[in-house]
Amino acid sequence: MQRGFSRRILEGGQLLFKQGEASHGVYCVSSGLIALRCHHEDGSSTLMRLAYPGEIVGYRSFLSNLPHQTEARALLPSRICTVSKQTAERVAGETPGTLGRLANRCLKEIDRSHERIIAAAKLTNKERLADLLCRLMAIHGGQQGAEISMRLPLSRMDLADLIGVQPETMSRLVKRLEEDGLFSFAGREVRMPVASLQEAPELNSLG
Amino acid sequence: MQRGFSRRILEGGQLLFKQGEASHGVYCVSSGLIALRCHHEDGSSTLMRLAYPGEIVGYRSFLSNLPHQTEARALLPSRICTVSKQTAERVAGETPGTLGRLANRCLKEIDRSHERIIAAAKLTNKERLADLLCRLMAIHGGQQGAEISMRLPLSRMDLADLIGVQPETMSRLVKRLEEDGLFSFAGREVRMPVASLQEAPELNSLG
DNA sequence: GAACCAAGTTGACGACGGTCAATCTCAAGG
DNA sequence: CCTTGAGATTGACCGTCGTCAACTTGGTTC
Repeated sequence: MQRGFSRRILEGGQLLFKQGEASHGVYCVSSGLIALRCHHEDGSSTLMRLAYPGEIVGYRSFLSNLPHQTEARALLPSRICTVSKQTAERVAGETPGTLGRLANRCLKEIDRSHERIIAAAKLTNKERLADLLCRLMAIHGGQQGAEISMRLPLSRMDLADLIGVQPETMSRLVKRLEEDGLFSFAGREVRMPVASLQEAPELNSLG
Repeated sequence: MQRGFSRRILEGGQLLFKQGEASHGVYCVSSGLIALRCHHEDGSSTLMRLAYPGEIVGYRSFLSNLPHQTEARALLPSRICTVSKQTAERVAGETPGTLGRLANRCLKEIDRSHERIIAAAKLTNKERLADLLCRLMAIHGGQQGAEISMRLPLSRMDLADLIGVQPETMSRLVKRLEEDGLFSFAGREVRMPVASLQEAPELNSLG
């Protein structure tokens, strides 16, 4: 916290900050994958965002001076660059454009959220899952011949929390996607024929 | 567009700006009610936001220099203060803090969106409708004895677009709320026993 | 008043999702 | 080897929602 910047290594499953904590600064993801999850009073939770390298987390609490609304946890081994609160405030004051770039992150988050609200209203759960898998495939997947495959960075429960369904329903959605021939699953290993990209018309616009 | 500021009167149903248009500046709602609606390729639409007096609309396109993602339409007779693009840019450049205040609007929008995403994931449609009606009642309603009543500023289709269901389902939700004794409906006139505020436990936290 | 149109409602039907309970899998530990 | 426990799956049941179609309502126009 004394020095302005510091690096931190997180293993998969480790916590970056807790929901309800006050802001200690902003965090930049150097490598890995961070999940921002909102816990509810009833014990359930919703996965609000996946933060990839280059993205910034914790800026909402930094800008608004309110407690974190989500917890941040590494899904994969991750390297995080931490900018302490004082340093961040100093840089934002001294360097023009910094605030504007942060505002741009906010706009991105707004667009992301609006897309998700619309998707929740207009698409079926199966379509939303197929969409999500395509996006994950684009990031985590590797192509082998006519197939793309990846190791899912998310458990079934995380997928369920992201789509907004129960784990049982997630199992059924996975089964239905497999029956449709769009994907095939083996635990966290997922394979997708390249043809599937064309099969799901709405997905392209969302990429 | 020449002068920096101008007032504009909109009747209910009139358009403030169209989806896909380039930004011409920012708009401040002086009185009335503005609906921000996103139209989709399939002809359907989603009501993204209701903007009340004191709120600002069109700032996303202004800040990002991208076309409006929504159309803005008056639901009630409204008075709008328009700040042209050049003026807004000049003010933002000259007056420190303006950008920060705009960023605060963005944070509010993010919080609103996140609440809505969580509500969509965790609440039933009936609960979401009851929640929405309570909020509208708090703004548009007047108390008479043990009841609060209002004239809905929204059609059933608008309500459906806001909750994310079909009009037929909205009819059934309304009927079920009436059977539960939480509300009573006569066209756009809605009445609610004050006791209903306590009846719906989750609603309080969302107010 | 008759004709008309949009908004809203109702019914029937099938598909989907939440819930509860039982089972399965797999990896870690004794 | 057996036990344990968490994650994941499956089946059964029921309530809800989307869809299509028919109908009602209310307001506007001629």
